[in-house]
Amino acid sequence: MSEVDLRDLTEVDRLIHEPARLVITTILYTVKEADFTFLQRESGLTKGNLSSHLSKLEEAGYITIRKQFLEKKPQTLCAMTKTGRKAFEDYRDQFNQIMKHINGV
Amino acid sequence: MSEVDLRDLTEVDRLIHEPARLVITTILYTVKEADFTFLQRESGLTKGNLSSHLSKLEEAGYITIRKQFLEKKPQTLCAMTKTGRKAFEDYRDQFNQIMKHINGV
DNA sequence: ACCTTATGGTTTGTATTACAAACTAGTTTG
DNA sequence: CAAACTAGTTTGTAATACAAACCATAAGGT
Repeated sequence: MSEVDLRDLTEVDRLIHEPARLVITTILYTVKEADFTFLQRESGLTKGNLSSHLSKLEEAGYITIRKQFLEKKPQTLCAMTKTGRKAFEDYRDQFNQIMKHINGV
Repeated sequence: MSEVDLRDLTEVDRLIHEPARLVITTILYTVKEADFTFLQRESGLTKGNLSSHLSKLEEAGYITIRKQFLEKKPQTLCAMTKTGRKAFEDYRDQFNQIMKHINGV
């Protein structure tokens, strides 16, 4: 078993595969909730890119975005959904197989 | 050492990161030379996509494309260059680190 | 009071892309 | 000689990833 079919790679979840979002989802997978500025510091992305990547993850149902004011300043809080965690785990598992294949060359 | 900075992920070589090309380069890394139809069978890509991905890899200097006639039929032979092998190895090494990070969550 | 700067973002513009579908060129088969 | 097969390339298009411009509010400086 575990016959890794390289062709499966072309069906990898591109929403997570995209490097910027892989950074974001990896961070969000490990913390219950993270705010925009924290994510920006950790990811190194510009505000604009971070904003649009977060929107895409939200549209896909992978994260939830909650907005509030903290000490008179706007705050955007992001958290992974169950769907998002599952997608991340699937991607991780699939890519582990791929890397096993690649390393086993 | 080996402090994996997740942010480095955003600088990953997208020419190889793209799933279709990761399939192609993984195949080409293991064989000295492969023809178009073999690559198509192995990758599961359509001719059109395979053709354009190969062109991109060639433009990047990652592979060489050689054309000849075999039994009156055109044959396109692809082989990885030294540059391509290096790029593939760099990608592999970098992504192994990333996956270690992701798995170590 | 009013500029300037800082904070925390979103929207817009653009060049690149990845894919499918259409096309090309030559060959074999009926 | 027409239809179908082989081996690809080119074209059209919708989606993308990024940067740059923009917006709103708050806080300081003078």
